[in-house]
Amino acid sequence: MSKDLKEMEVLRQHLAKHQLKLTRQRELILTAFLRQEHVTAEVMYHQLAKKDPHLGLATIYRTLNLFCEAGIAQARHFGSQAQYDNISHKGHHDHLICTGCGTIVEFENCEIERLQEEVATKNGFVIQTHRLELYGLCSRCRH
Amino acid sequence: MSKDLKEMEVLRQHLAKHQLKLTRQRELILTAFLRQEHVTAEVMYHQLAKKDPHLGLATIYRTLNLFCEAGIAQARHFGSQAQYDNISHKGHHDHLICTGCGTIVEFENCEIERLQEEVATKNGFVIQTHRLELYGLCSRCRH
DNA sequence: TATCATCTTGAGACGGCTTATCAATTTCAA
DNA sequence: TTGAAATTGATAAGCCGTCTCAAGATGATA
Repeated sequence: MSKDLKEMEVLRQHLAKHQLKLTRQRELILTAFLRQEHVTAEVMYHQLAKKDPHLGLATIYRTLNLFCEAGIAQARHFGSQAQYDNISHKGHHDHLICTGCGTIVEFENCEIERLQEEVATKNGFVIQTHRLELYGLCSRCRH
Repeated sequence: MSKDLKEMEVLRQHLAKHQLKLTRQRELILTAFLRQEHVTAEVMYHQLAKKDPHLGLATIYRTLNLFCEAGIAQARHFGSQAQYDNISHKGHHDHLICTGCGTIVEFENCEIERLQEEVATKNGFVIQTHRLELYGLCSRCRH
């Protein structure tokens, strides 16, 4: 559980900095969030209904957005619902998305990231974050 | 206007292939669409209201989606509304987006594209399309 | 070029996702 | 422990985009 503590600390500092409070719900949602790669608010809502049947969907949305502001999560729009990705836990990662079955494969590529920096610098930008999604067919869906 | 003819031809072929029809509205929207880098359906709606006050918003959405299917446009979700980018006119391009002022700078980088292919192949994918967005602050917004 | 099956349009209703509202509750600094 | 301030839950509201359907446009065919 030492890994979780790191995120909790990041959250704690963000809350302190903005005069926000650490609540039971926020802890609960963070813990569950860190256990997965990417989730939608609705999925978390159902997952957590077992632990706390009164936890509201609005709270999940609010909290996931809070995580984004704290740099723990990143929102992504694939399909109709927003997906929230864990970016702090295992570092930033990009996605390969199968347009056939919806499978999502994560990857990291330092070389690409380096080139991105290069492009940004050339245009006078300082990158804060990025998003790279490759859409295509996985080997199974091609047959 | 010879440039526009190329897109019109692409559209014409797509329509023929799918037993769809070339309408006044589709021509109007295509012409306007090709004049800009990226637009939202709503923006086009207001732009075109001058030329055709009865053109409906639903038609704009339908037509822009049609362009996506024809390979002329690509939809992107930045903020709450979908942006439609012109990909056929000047080839695929990626985006540098300033989180301060919203400025969007286009770029192309073959080396990055090549590495993307490499990643996809390694994972058994065949890429159909991709999306790369770099978020950060432009030089003006940093001061 | 007249015909007509088929596709498209426009207007508004509808639906899904997300945020806003607000009274009741919880947090936490003093 | 107290109380100002933030948060929550329930639900209403909002927004974006799609669907519906009658009226109109298109284009293959004769």
